[in-house]
Amino acid sequence: MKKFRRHLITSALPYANGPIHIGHLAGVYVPSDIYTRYLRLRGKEVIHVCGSDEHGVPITIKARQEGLTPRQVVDRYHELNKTSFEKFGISFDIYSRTSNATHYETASEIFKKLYDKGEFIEKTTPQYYDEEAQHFLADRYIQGTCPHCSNESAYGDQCEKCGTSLNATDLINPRSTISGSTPVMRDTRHWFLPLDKYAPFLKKWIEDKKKEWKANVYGQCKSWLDQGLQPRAVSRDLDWGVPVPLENATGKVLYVWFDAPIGYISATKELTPDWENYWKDPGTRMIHFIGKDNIVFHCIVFPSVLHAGGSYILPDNVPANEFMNLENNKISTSRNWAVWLHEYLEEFPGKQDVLRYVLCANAPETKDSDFTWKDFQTRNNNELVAIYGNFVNRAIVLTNNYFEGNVPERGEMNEYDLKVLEEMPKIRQNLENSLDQFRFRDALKEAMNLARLGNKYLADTEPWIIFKTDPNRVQTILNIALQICASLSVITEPFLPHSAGRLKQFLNISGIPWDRAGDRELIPPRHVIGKGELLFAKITDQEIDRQLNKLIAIRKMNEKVSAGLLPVKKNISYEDFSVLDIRIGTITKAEKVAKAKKLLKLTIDTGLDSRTVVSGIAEHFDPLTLAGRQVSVLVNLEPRKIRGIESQGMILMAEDAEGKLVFVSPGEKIANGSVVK
RNA sequence: UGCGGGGUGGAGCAAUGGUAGCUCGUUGGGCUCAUAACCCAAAGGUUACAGGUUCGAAUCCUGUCCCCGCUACCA
Repeated sequence: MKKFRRHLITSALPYANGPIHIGHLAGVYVPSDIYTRYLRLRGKEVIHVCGSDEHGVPITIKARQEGLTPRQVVDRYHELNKTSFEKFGISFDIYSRTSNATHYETASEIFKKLYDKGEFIEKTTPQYYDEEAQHFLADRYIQGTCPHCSNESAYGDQCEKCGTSLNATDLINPRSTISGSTPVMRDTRHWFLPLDKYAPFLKKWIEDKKKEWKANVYGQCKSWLDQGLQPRAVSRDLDWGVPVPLENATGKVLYVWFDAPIGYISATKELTPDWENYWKDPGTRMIHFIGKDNIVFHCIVFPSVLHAGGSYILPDNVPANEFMNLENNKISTSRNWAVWLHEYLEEFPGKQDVLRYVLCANAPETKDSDFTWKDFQTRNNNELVAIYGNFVNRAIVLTNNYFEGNVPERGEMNEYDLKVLEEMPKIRQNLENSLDQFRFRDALKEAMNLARLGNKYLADTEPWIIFKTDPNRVQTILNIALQICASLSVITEPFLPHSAGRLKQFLNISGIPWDRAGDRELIPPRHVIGKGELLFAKITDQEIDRQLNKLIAIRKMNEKVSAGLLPVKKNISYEDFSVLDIRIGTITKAEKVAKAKKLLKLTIDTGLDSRTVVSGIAEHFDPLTLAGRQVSVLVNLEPRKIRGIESQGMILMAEDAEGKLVFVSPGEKIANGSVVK
């Protein structure tokens, strides 16, 4: 590998509209922190930068919903997240924010530079404008009727009921969520970054990185490049963000994806006057730690900006992780389905390392992983307590019992002693190899292997038996056991910094550099160690049940909220209703539509005729069980072709909060063709 | 549907052409210094499925199924 003079580690800027949860930690901050601490211990010149990402439409929406200003919203989460990271032991060199002056300057400068170089394409396009509020409307600020499912409160970018992504212009009866008025189309001017122009350069660069990068990252990039890149707008009509630094650009700000990664540069600037060395010297190795949702921005878009800027280095690696689920369900900020870091810190005081351990051991490195409280408990009790904590405790207690805490002299060693001592540097090597490839799970396992080695050594040599007959031999054994403890305190530090620190206190040692881990002379004879305490405590079933109950309560609440959320639609007359011709019919045949996950082709005897209806219910019903069922059919719906099959009507279904579907059927058998009214 | 990632003993993962391995759990044994912790041993896998290439396939090729992300469809 190329020799680098210094390292620049970046962690994805968390979006300041919510607290940090275990998914963020497992995917980004735990690995980046382990990696940074590892480099520091190895004596490398390294900085780790992060900060709050504070711009963008979702924050303005959240502010509006809560009756706050965007500034108040981001202040709240910036403080909360900054403090939580600190308490958790994520050792950023700086945790900045994109709403501060340095960032405004940096982002404006970079925009200006690209503008002056003529990199941008300027385009004027029509967009919705709210005349009452005198404001252009981002897609999120427009509500209207979804053209697909008739949901009346679909947003301009997506209908949350049917999941379809939309353009604001697709909505029927659009209205502004700011003033409620009907928006009009008006021309607006924006700047676009011509990604297509950089594609050849990106292709070459990524092919070059192919061997070192993770498969998921390379695959994503390749797929984007193969599909062909489009110019992307770098500005928005909004009053929250970095103003576009040009004449005649009032009311325009930098689009958040352009502005956010520049936050890495601003944070570095704020941290050190030496920032240009970190961003412009090819001797710097830059690593972006991110989640898989961010791959395109860090591997395509931001490198394009840096490349267009001319003098910047590009990331050497982007070890993106997959996602972590919680108890088999997707983590969701809006549904409160998460383990929040600030709550964990309060409910499990002093147990930062336990969470760090579990999140690293089960990190979503190659595929999505699942966090369960049961697994959390098992890993704590059977691995941290039973293997790591227990070994350390055994060595310290034995030394105190037999030698009053004095590190005994090592006498003549037998073959087994030597074998164990030789094993130690190997473990360190394995660990280094794994970390160098961003394989954190393997690296952690390797660290634990050292504790396993220690336990086995004690079990095999049985000092508690030998002491009665051969105390000199016990001196050698405990000396070796203590050397293992000392090495453990070094190699576990990147992963479990709090516990490693305590262990060093117990052993009364400090300042051992990484490269000496595995050394057999870390603790000199006659050195006095402390009494020690337990490094880890067992976690009881009650503590786990408490967390599980909390989640159950949240799930119940979500069900109620989503069930209660659907507002009653506006009143209609009987005439409005009577235009619908709903009849009872019987399904005579049902089959899956080829190549469609959700579609069933149904043949229905409506009493009047036999007709075909295509219905999106394949995931809820086995077609074999449907023949003979009576259902309600809207028979005067305009026929429409779905996947080449003409659908002549619509089956009425009832849907609960979880999306479960059941037929609206007559309570008892009635003739086909009967009218529903 | 398209693109990407993934499918390996009960759970989580490793092994990219050469006897399928690790951690946890399970069962049996040992030990008692240690938080009933630790150590040893055993059981447990036709590597999603079906074909093919090869002396040899978890690994390469073809097809199918399933899971995740983005995407499409969901009257």
